[in-house]
Amino acid sequence: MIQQADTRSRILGSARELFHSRSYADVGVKEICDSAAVKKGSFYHFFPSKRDLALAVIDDMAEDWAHGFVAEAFDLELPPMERLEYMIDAAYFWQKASKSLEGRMRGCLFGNLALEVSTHDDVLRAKLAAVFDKTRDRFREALDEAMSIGVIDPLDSKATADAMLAYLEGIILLAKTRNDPEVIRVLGSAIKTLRIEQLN
Amino acid sequence: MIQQADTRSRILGSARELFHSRSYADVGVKEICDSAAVKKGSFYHFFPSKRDLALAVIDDMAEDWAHGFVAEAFDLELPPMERLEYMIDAAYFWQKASKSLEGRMRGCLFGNLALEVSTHDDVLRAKLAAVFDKTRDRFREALDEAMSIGVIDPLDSKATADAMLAYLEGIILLAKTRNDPEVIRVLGSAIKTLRIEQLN
DNA sequence: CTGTTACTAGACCGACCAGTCATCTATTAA
DNA sequence: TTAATAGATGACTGGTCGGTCTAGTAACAG
Repeated sequence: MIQQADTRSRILGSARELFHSRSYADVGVKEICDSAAVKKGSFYHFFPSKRDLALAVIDDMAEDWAHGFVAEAFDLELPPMERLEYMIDAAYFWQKASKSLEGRMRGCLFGNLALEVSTHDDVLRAKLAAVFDKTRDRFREALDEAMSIGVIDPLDSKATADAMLAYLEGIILLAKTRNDPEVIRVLGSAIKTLRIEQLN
Repeated sequence: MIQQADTRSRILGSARELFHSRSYADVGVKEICDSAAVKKGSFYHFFPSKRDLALAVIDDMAEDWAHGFVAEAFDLELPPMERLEYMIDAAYFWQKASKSLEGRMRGCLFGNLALEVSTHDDVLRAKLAAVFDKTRDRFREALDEAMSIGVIDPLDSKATADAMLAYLEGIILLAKTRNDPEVIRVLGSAIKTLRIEQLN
């Protein structure tokens, strides 16, 4: 029983990879088990259902994401508006990597899942919405800081941060549809031009 | 045999509704047949496979879309920059309608399908990319016209049109994830602030 | 009246789906 | 030494999947 403790994390890792490179509905429990070298019985020992696995995958990925390149991009040492560029660059390089490894852009796991399951699973939807909210808050912090040091004119930082997040997801969607990560690079720079005025 | 001729279009209609309100993988041929009051045998008389149905659904929807509110929004009678607002408004009202009818925002069928199938069906992906390209061209026409009459400063109209399309898809994605059409209304106006400079 | 074509009908197919269960083994605690 | 617990195993279930097939019907052409 050498691997007992990491069986669960192997399942999580395989599921994350498979969900990300295809879709939730298209990947079966059997395939996840095979890929993780785990038997069905063990799978259901750790996860009560496929849906619960999806919830865990989102948590797991959100954790890595928040402490990975989101933390890097929104490093407080960086000038605030440069953090936006860093975020775009990170998305670009990440998608380019998946394209050169697998031949296809996988897009954003959260965005992919959100469009797939939002209409028929409110719990999953809410979890994904929470991930987006957290990311939006990082954008917002950067905008607030940029405003406070006078780098940008006053604007509605919460709404503008939402707009920037939406734009990021949108360019990843378009890039994935064209299977061309360059779309992210070309369109990415315009993220700084987005602005929503403050209501008075 | 009163309905023979419209059997095919009933199948198309049901499939479009079901794919749009859930997802491609989550809706089975059986369910589509039941919803269209058609037997399996008839289904496979008209469509060689579920995938071919999906191709037809995209064509069908793209046709309606292009001649429906996209044509309306990008009416050449309208001042060019107002066409953008019209497009956002149309998206907002449409999503609001689906939310009040079904309780959930369905989002954009093309965006939904694009994220779901792009990694494992290149033909579907290319078809969806073509729909996006056509829509982008309508944005571009508006921008070119706005530039020519001096309403906006010179910019890269093709790239900016891509950016605007991406932004539209992005705000629909975010709104769907929050199941809140108001997101489209609040963020939508910022579409006009997007700009990508011309390369020289 | 006959043959052909277009369409309908629905039983049927093997494969696969998510999920269950009884059984086994290894580890730890008493 | 024993009992309890955590985890591993894989055969199995009922149901659904996309898709096939044969038989039949209606319309029309000759």
